[in-house]
Amino acid sequence: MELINGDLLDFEDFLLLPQPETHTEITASTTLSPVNAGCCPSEVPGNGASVDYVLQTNEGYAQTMEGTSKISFRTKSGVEVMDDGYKWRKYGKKKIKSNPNPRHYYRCSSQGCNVKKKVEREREDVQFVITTYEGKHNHESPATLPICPRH
DNA sequence: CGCTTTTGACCAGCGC
DNA sequence: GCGCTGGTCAAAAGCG
Repeated sequence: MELINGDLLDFEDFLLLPQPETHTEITASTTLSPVNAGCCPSEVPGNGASVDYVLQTNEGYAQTMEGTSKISFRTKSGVEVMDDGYKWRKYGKKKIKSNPNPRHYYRCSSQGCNVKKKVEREREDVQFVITTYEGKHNHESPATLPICPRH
């Protein structure tokens, strides 16, 4: 479990927006207003929010299905796994065809919480990491006080 | 001692 | 129906 300090991350233009259509492409040029955006990723996904949100760093897309929420975003980061306030347990690793880099599968370790997360590095630009959250947490974040090194 | 990580095997869905 | 690909399982090892 690696903690991330702000120096390793380069989050640019964190944006949150209401869940759009079933599958909507979002480009970096899209004009969006930050909604409830936290200073660090620990304040973003899940957290028992009743509304689906999309987190965007540089580029990303949102995908929703009936009853589930799915957010995907790309982050410029030196490490794959960012500390978002929840405890994640890795349960799988897979080399996928579309990407030379392996994809990692995580599940929320809290009992009864079946939120999943997939992490993979970008194909060419290794400094970018694509994270996909799936589902909603049915509990509070274990880190009630998310420590953000920047403040 | 309990929890997490690792890793290959197994399974299911989809396209041809 | 078969093969490919992605997703999950589970046993063993590692770590605090």
